[in-house]
Amino acid sequence: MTTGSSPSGTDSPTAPSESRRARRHDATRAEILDAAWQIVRRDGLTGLSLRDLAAQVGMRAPSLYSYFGSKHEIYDAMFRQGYQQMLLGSPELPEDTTEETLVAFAHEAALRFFDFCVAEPARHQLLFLRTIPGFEPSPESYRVAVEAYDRTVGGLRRFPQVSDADLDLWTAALTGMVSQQLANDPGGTRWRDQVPRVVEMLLAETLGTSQP
Amino acid sequence: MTTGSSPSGTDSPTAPSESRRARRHDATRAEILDAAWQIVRRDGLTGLSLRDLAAQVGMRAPSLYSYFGSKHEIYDAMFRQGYQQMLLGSPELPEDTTEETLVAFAHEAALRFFDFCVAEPARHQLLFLRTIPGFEPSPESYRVAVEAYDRTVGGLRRFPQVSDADLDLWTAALTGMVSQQLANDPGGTRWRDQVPRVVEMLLAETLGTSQP
DNA sequence: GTCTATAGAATGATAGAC
DNA sequence: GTCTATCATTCTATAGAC
Repeated sequence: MTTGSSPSGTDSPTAPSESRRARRHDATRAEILDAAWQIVRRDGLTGLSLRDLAAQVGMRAPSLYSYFGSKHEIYDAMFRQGYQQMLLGSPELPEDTTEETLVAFAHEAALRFFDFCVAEPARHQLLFLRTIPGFEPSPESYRVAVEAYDRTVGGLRRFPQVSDADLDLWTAALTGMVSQQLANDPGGTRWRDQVPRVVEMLLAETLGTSQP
Repeated sequence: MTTGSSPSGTDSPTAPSESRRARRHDATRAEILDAAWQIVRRDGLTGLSLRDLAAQVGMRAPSLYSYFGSKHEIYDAMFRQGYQQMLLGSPELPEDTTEETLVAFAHEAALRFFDFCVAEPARHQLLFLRTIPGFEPSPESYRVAVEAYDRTVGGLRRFPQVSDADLDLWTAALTGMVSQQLANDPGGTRWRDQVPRVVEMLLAETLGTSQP
């Protein structure tokens, strides 16, 4: 349900990039990942066990190894999926780069990022806090993470005044707001309400307080 | 070594608030906690096991139950110890509340807090991120946490302009800097170098950009 | 207080039949 | 591909001898 891909009704027989078997395999993989998200949503990120996961999709635990080589591979697929969702949720970069449109974009991107993080605490933990003992994302998954980051801060890069150090300030301030919201007022808006203010503050700081 | 209390050479026989047995008991407790810090420093917060911990102090695991009722009680004692260390590390509140001294205090307090967090990632995880599945601090420990927080932001409360919402901004920005430093440049100073800048930015935001 | 022994329950992962 | 059976660990916690 959550991330299930809706397959098109007809498949093109002239372009079978995947065999029926392979397609079925991928579908089951997707189903397993959806079930995994459900479980971490309920039991927390570290509460995921292969037995529970298999039961959720009507399997026994060893059968999962036909689809993933290890538990960490499942986490890795979730990691990649999470950043792909972040990519989908980020707003389009504006064509014109007037200060006005860029400022509006910054507000939009910041609030969307905030909501994206807060919507799924387990995903936030997986993507941004390194909380699973042995886990490190694979190079492919890391590539997606970098792509999502670049896209999210892409609007700010359009400002010629904004340096890399400035971007560090942006990410720190916004992720800090997210963490406080999740830790100290989960489900509320105590920090979310201040996001526009933070964006204004950061714009003033990184663009210079007044344009000449 | 790390947090070991250095007992005074002579004990006062007229004020035996603790019997020798009780003192020895407390000393062993402290020794266990020191060993626990060593282990989480090396293996991460969740890497702490009672077997390892007991071995570190030359015991077997069940013997620990003479000193702590459960593993969570050990975490709780570490939690309390961590916030006590934070209290000790926070600078003294200035007597006079001129703007100048308060600004200096804000800089001092922010940088000390940052260094305190970054110095021990496992401690940071225990105190600020809720990462251990079932753990919640006891009321007594939580009291220490609140006390440390109040003391850390106490200097800012001296400014009459600073509201509770402003304090939320301060904590979010500073903890965000810490998290980014730990996650993306551990051992470095990429975010630390910008702490003074963040303090200035927050002062300008929460005090008003210019005083009349 | 400390030990041995062990309960009791999880876990991730593998072997091999079907 | 899926299953049963099981390995091999790890863990917290308890019982009871000394």
